[in-house]
Amino acid sequence: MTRMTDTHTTLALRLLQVTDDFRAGLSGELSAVHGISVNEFLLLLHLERSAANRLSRVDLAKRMHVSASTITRMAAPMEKIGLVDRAADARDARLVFVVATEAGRKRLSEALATFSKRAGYLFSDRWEDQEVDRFASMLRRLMAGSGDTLA
Amino acid sequence: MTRMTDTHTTLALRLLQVTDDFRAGLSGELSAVHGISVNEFLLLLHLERSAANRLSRVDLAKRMHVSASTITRMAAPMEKIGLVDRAADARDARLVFVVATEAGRKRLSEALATFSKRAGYLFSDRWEDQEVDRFASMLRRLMAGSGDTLA
DNA sequence: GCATATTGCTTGCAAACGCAAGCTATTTGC
DNA sequence: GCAAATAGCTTGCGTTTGCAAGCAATATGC
Repeated sequence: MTRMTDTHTTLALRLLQVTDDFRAGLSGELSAVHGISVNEFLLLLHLERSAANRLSRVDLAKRMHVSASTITRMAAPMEKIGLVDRAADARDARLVFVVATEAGRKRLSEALATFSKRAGYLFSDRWEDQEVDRFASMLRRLMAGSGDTLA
Repeated sequence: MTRMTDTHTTLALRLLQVTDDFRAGLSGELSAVHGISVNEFLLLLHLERSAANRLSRVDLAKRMHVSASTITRMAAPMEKIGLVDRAADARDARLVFVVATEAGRKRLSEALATFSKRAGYLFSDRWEDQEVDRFASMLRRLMAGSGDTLA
């Protein structure tokens, strides 16, 4: 019992550490090469992978673990530089959808290439393909109750 | 090639998602129950697991992936409430070490129990012990070049 | 040894974020 | 149908953070 508790604790700490490392490196390259932050990248990715290629602000907020006001304030500059647009709902006048523009989808695609490159650096040198597959399915189990996810 | 690239990308996205979920939940309980943030918790943990139970500010900054100014500004309120103290180096007058007080170590120990509990929630219901062990060793490989780590 | 470079730390400023309050639009209870 | 509750969004305010500049102490080059 104590042993597994410690193992779980170690595992969670390593998870935080590895993810923070990856995120820090990604952040630098995304902003330097593509001019967007990690959160802006993830926002575009959420849009791309949503059912109708558009999401309301509260929906985005829940998926991204940020407050609704953060989405409002993230979307504003992204609208200004033409990465996203806003759209109203025909039935519910409260909803304000965030929609990716053509430029936004292009930017996402470029940024995704950077993301994939870094993911490759992280895993391909150190894990066998078989391990990667196994790990991916294990992680999917962890996300079981997580609602709408990116992957 | 393309297949594994996609797999790596998916894996990295899941890693971000799972870790963000965990961190969000942890953040709420740490601040509500123990009155500290995740970063304050990690700062105390870094101190506890360092060689001499003390670390300079730039050293802490590197380990925590934050700027040096953030450490300065995190340490100030923690000193005020008596969780950490500052100590000078005998040989190098530039160094200002951060040291955990007795109260700081106690607080860490309590917060670590919360952390472990949540780590248990995350893993124990969904993974076999054998999988947990295997995953831990895989993650350790990912941290190979990461310098000083927590686990 | 002395000028120069580097290192550790702090501070001013601006960007990003959460919370609470407020506004409008929709839903619910009766 | 109508009052009350709820949901979606935005804005004000305080907190946290990074970057760049600045200051003091140490290391380096000659």
